[in-house]
This record gives sequence, C-alpha cells and structure tokens, in this order.
Amino acid sequence: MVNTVSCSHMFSGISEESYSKMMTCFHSVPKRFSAGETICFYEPKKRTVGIIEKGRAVVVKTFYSGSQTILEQLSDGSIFGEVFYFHANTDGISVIAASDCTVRFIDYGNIMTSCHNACEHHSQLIQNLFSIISCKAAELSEHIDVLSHRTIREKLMAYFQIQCSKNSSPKFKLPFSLSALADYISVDRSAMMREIKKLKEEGYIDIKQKEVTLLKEYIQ
Amino acid sequence: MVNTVSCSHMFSGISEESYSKMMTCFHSVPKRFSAGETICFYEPKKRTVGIIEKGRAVVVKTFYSGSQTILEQLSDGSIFGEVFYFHANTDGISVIAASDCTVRFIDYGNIMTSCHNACEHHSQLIQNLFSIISCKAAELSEHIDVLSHRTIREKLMAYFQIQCSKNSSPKFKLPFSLSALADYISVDRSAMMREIKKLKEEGYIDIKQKEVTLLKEYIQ
DNA sequence: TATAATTTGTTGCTTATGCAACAGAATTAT
DNA sequence: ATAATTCTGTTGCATAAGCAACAAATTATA
Repeated sequence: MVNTVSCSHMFSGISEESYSKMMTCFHSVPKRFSAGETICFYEPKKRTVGIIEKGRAVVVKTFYSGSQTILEQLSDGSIFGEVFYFHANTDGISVIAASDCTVRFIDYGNIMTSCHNACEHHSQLIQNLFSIISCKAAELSEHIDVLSHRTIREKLMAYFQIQCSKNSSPKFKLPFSLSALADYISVDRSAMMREIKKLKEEGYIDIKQKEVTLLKEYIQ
Repeated sequence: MVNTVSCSHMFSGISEESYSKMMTCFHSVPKRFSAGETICFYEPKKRTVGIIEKGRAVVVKTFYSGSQTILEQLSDGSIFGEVFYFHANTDGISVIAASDCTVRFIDYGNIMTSCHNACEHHSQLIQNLFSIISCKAAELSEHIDVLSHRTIREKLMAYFQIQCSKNSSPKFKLPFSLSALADYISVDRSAMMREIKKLKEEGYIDIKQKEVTLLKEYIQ
C-alpha cells in the first residue's frame, strides 16, 4: 500500500537563514547517499528525524519472504523516521535512496527541548511537527472509517464519498491504481472489480480512467 | 466502540507548583459542571484542550437517529478536545459530565507557543502532548492492522496476537465485551461467535470469561 | 521499438459471512 | 427482590466475497 503523503511541511514558515541556524544548533551535518544505498533502518526506540534535503528515497518494508512493499515515497523536503511511523514493530523497515541524495538527521530530543541559542522559529518548528503528526493520524482515522464498513460496496462508497467531500466536488482523481485501491480497502481485487461494475450499472458511480464521479447519494 | 485511553499523562513530570503557574500563564480558570451537564461540543476549527481536574465525563457521539455511542471515558487528569480527535467531521460530538466535575480549558495556541513568563516545564508539557498524540496514532495504526485482514478468523487472531504481544504473555484480559469486540473488528457478532467457537474447537484459543489464551501459533 | 511487467476486466466455483430471529445467562437499574 | 437491559450463544438461509485462472489493455523498461 502506498501511503499518500500530503502533510509534510516541517519547515514551512521558517526562513533559509533560520533553517541553517537551527541545523547548527542541532549539530546536524548533511550526509550524501548514492542511488540504491540504504539511508537507515527503522529501530524501535530510535528517535531520529530524517530530512531529505535533495533527491528521492523510499521507505520500504522487506518481508521474511524477501518481497518488498513501498510504504512511502520521499522527495525534496520530505521527512521520515520512526516518530512518524506508528507501528509497534519496525522489523524490516528501511529507507533507501532512489536517486543520489542529501540527507539530514536530527535528534528528536533536540527538536522538543527548547534551545538556549537563537533559534527564533523553534516554536514554529514544533507546531509544524504537531500538524504533521496530526495529519498522519487523521489519515489513519480516515482509513479506519473506510475499513469499518462490512461490505465491499460500502467500503468503496465510503472511500469515494470521503474523497469527494475533501475535493468538495462530486468528482475526484484516484490517487492510485485500482489494484492499490483494493489493497487500501483490504478486499480481493476481482471482487472489488465486480462490485465497481455493479455500482456503475446501478448508476451510483462512473469511472473513466482515474476520474471517479459520484452520481447518486448512497445511503447505508 | 469504546476507545481504551491508556495514554493520558499530560502533566507527568510537572510539579503542582509548575502546574498552577502554567494555568495562570495560560489564563485558564477552572469551571464547574453538574452531573449530566454538557461540558462542550466539538467544533471543526476549535483548538481548545480540556482537562478534567476532578470528576468523570464521557465523550459521546449522538447520531441523527438520536442513538449515542460513548467514544471515550474521562476521569481525573484526562484530557479531551478536537485536537485529540482526528476525524474530519465533529458533528454530534460532545463532552458530558458523568458526575459533578471541575474542568479547565486551555487554548491550544498557548501551549504551542513558548511563553515569556516563567513556565519552567513548558517543554515537558509539549513533549507530553506529543507522546499522547503519538500514542493515539499508534492505537489507530493497530486498529488498521486488525481491520486490514480479510476474514473474521484472521481479524480475531491478529487482535489476539497484538494483545498478547503487548502483554508479553500468551494470555490477556479482554478490555471489553464480545459485542464490543465484534464492533471493533467490524464484523457481525453472530458470525464472530461462530468463528470463535471454531477456533476453540481447533485448539487455537481458549476463552474463559474475559481471559483469552493463545494456544497455537496462527500462520496466515 | 521491442519486451517485460503491471494493471484491468472477466468468470465459475465454493464458502465464509451477514442477517434475522431466538432463548438463556448475566449484568444493571429500580 | 424484581424488572429491565445488555450480553452471550446458537441456527437456517441467502448471498457477498474470496480464490484461481485467464486474456486483453496499459504502462514501464531495455
């Protein structure tokens, strides 16, 4: 399942100048990684926040079987770390450079504790961190709302309705493939396709490419 | 569904003295409510943190039909507010006094912005808030782990295994009724009962009263 | 451009699961 | 102590949904 990360703005409202000052204050030095290199592994108690200053990377889960799933896609300005990953077990989770990249590591404690130096926008940084975590929690909550429905039909409609209401329109663009959608709502793909077909036939929805339109209100 | 709140320690590590100082600094005055009174309604953009200083209260969702569900149970030291409720819609959510109680309201902004006065433990407070929110997010994430399984059997076993691993024991005590469990894993109760019966017969689990024991490892 | 890999669309078969409906146990309220 | 409510346990029935397997369409990669 690819987690759409729409809520990373750790340094919004913070000037370039303040940013550099902070990095000095946090004793954070940029590190370079080549494409394919492992940037880090997630560990249970580690509380390091990573920032992709330049380049692309992925957070992947590697299973015992050897198969992998991309949990998150990271690019310029993205942050990562066990602090933003709320699962108890961090087994097999690592961050891999997808291109050459420059990465910063900051100790979580340094962010939380107010510094004695002149970090003028430190409290802004903390507020940003809060909104990032709240936003992630809201995404989880939304996911639960969808998964809590009993049938494939209900799950689909719940998902569609949430997307439309976010978009304040009866239309929205699927952010991932239908296969990934089946994955997200945790149902068999073929069964989901069958249900989508029925929903189309009954005039509830219309799907053209990745464009979904809600035609009728669905009352459960 | 009753949400087990195990992660409220907003003022842990903060002395009585610091607490009073903070409250003055935050311009927060204690308010009294009689049993049955409505303490507040949740509103979309409101960012007020509430603290139950003394007494008991409940966060309830009232549906259009008039039926209600208790979302959370609050007691001495519990905190509440839209900041800790990650759903987009706050319709019909209110906090009701279950006994006579004393409640504080603090503006979320005041907590986030560092104060000029002598709030020595302000950064401790922020750290506590972070751990509360992270803990709630972890609970959501755990819930998703359970709901992501396809069959009732898998959902049950996932839930049981999580509880046991938390308890670091093959046994644990169900924190709610079987009906509530069916609610939590989002399946029909009678179908769940049928599956529990089978799991018992096949020697996977044993349930006596609210005591669940995992007998065999379940591989999905 | 050719080739591989992934995604989409479809179907038959089987069974797990939802639903309704009931009765007894256990809890809570009066 | 009695009544009322909630919880637990069970069953028959219909069907939704999982699984496997395939081909065509689309997208990615060499």
